[in-house]
Amino acid sequence: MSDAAPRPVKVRIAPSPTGDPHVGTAYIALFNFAFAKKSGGKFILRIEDTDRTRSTPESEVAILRALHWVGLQWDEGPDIGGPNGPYRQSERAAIYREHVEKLMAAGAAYRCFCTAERLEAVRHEQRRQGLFVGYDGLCRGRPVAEGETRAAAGEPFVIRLAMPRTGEIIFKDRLRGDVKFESAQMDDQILLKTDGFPTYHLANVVDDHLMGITHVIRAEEWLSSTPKHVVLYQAFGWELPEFVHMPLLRNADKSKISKRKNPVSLDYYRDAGFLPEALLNYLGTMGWSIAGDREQFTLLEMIEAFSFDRVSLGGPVFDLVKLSAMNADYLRALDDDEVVRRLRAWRFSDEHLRALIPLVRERIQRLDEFVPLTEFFFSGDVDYAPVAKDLLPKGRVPKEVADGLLLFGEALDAHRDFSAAGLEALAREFAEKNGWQTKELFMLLRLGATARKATPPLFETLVGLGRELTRRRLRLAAEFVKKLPAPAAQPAAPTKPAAPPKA
RNA sequence: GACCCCAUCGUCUAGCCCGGCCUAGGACAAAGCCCUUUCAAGGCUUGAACGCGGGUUCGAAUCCCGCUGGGGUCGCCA
Repeated sequence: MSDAAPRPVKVRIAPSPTGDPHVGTAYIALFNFAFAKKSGGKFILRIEDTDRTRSTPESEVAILRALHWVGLQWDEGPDIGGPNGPYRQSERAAIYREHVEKLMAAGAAYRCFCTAERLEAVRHEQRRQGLFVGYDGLCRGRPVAEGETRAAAGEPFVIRLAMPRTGEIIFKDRLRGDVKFESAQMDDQILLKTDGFPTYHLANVVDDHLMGITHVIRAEEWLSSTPKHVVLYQAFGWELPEFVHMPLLRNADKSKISKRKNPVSLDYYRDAGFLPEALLNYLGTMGWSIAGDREQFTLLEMIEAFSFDRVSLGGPVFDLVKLSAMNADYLRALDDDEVVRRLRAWRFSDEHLRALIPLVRERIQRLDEFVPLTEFFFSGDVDYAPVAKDLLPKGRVPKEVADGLLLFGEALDAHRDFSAAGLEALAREFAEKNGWQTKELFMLLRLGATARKATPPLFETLVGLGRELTRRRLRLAAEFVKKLPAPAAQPAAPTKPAAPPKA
């Protein structure tokens, strides 16, 4: 690697279209982008949709839209093409199969016929004994011919990577130096699934090589599977890229950022009125600094100053409060006309207003009633204090209401059909399953989502709010309810002086 | 549990690589004061950190080791 002419820098962001566009994706994209631009290289977008059961075209669209919104434009990608396409892994199946053939021919991979049940049992036993947990290698010893016969007979199988059984695998991480793993501690990773699609490990390595990726800049959660990737590169005889594992964004409790504890969808940030340049700046301060006493900088400034030497490895806690403060600074710096433009783009577009009209047209007598009737469509978080009493239906204690709100939020998240009819069906089913009167639950949802007792029809309202805002508000409402005093079980004893619970 | 990574104010971080300039700097948050018809904004002030123990050294936040703590991974998900 010392004398070869350095390859032109090329990096990628490789999201999986299995859900909402994630802040973590924007975070990693930002560092890839900054590094690429700083180095005069290319930044590409590749869609990793090899999970056929969870990938959706809608999610892919949402990810592209969100990445456009934050303003990180890629040089090659599924929508704009490029010299190394296709940029969607589902369209590259033949490439992966061909590469797996090579590995098999070289004895670097083998067929495995083990059932999910057996694997489960093996893992269970290994865990019980406190051993290293991974494939026990049963099929690795089978003669190749046997595998061929069984495969030909139609028996389902996967293909696994034959990891070296002794020695250690050492690779260099740009931020950590040498990282060392015992080969014996590494699993024989599945490369090709029963359905013929590759797993991340195979597809990712093959594509990174074929697409000329020079630096793999990704989240730290990948660090422990990197040795498998290294073995793959070596098995193919390919030059290793440089690995850069960025620290993980964290919840307040330091765990990996998650949607149960934080708004995690980029759509939330857009809908809640964050400016993309502020978000980017904030993400740029997560594990990176431009200088000792400076934290406000534009994308261009970040690119100019960019270096991995300025990355700090402690996992940064993602703090909405600080993001908001930074957003405020950006907002104040805009001139009036620009603020108007931002507002238009945000919620005051014809399109958005138009969507609200059917909800209010029968309910307003004069134009001036539009704003009071729809105000909660134009705010991010809402204040529950005025409806505190109503949030605790008769006979309910704070905990069950909070849990109900939270649980419904999760059900909402798992629910694909975000239409009024779909949501109503979901809510009715939820009420039945969880011991709520529909009437009672519907009011709770209304209050949680809007902090109002009277609104346009509930489910149309939720649709208008969108999944992210709805979820966020239900969670906020749950937190609010949790802090409410429990109602006295019995009518208060007459001796008890009236305690004024002033907040 | 096994393996890997990490460790400066509550939070984001500067300083650490190349030990002395650090009685550890900035920002968010908090508290107080000022300004002010209100609310913001703004100004000023305060409290707040080198996890612990051993080394190395004249000298350690900075280098080394151990401990502790936190995190990640251990899926036919990525």
